[in-house]
Amino acid sequence: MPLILGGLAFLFKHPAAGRRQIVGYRVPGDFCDVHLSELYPLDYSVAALGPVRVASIPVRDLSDLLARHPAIERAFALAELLDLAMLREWLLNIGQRNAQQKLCHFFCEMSVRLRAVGMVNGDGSVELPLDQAVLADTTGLTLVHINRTLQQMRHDRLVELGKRRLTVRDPERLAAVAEFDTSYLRVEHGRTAVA
Amino acid sequence: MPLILGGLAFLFKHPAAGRRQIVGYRVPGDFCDVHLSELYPLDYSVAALGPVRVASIPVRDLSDLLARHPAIERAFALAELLDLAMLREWLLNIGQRNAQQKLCHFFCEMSVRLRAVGMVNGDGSVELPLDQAVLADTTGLTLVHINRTLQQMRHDRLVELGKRRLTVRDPERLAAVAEFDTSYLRVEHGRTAVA
DNA sequence: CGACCGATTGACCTGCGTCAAATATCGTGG
DNA sequence: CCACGATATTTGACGCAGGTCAATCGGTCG
Repeated sequence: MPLILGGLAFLFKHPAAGRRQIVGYRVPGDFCDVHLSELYPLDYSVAALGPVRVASIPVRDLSDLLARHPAIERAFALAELLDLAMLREWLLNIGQRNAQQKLCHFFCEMSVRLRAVGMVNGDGSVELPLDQAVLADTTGLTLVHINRTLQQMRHDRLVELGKRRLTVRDPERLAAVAEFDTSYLRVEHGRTAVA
Repeated sequence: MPLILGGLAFLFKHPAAGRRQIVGYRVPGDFCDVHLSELYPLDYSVAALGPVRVASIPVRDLSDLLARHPAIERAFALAELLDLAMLREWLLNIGQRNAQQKLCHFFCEMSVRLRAVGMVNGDGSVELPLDQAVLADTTGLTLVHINRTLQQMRHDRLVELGKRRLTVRDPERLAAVAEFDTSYLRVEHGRTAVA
């Protein structure tokens, strides 16, 4: 039961061929997988985005830990509900929106989550080290189309995606385009930094 | 905390406009929402597909019930993990596959789930009362395109979608087209009919 | 300098969307 | 039993967002 302390990771699934769908991101303070692997074999894989620091909680200690600390148990339950909420929101995003909106929405979500755990730089940009191929697998779009959409967004002064960082130029408009509503992330409700 | 006893329901979310994304189905034996609404406000809505019978478990009794019956608590945890797994699989489905595959995959999943709870007719068809508009909102496709894809599938002898029932003509080929792998549904693992 | 990896570009194509109208299908009341 | 409105399926013509293929460019590193 790994807990992320620093760095980013993502979860993904393979359909048969060379394709890949990313089904979630993990930021510091998140559990990698909420599974007790005994109960339910993993149906996805995990990969790191750059170096990651992880704390591993032995499963044997876990039930004890949860019993002893109700606050941790509650955090645990919340983490799972949050995961469900994010997946539903993603499904809506992938299913209903166009390329630009998908990217906007993803950037909004990551911006909020990264900000919540303090992965912000002095200039307000946010620590997000991904290449366009990863964005493609996140949104279900093509690398080429991601590239063109990003150019458009850059030109529209919405966001700037640097080598390792994301700079949101116009948060209002970004959220508006994405029809983004933070509430499903529940950042206020003390799920920031379990550590 | 409603538990479905008979009939079908689905969960959905609205992006701003008149669009709608269905984010899950509930069959007999499923909990409608695994939320303790105190902890986490719902971010989706529920609708019934025809008449539904529901048992309502008061939230106050719940923690007691779980504590007293570990088997139920375990079923509960499993239900949540299953929900996560289905959402991930759906995300992959919506993100990576073409219209025909999406439909095939959805039909495969529903066929398995409905069969697991005995909603099968004598002729092997399965109880699935939905119209093409609902299919559209499930897959993120257009009503018109759903119609054309269904015709193709009918012509290819893959499935037949009647007024209230789905008949799978060629299960093998259906699963092959959809790249469907049952395992994420874990039907063997005693999650059939909690009731 | 050469190899490599990621970003970018261009030409072209197609799956799916859009708009709009035509047919079923069905429950209801006359 | 039939007419009628409402709901669902089907059809046709047409357009475009996004996919595909393939080449180029820029930077980085040994």
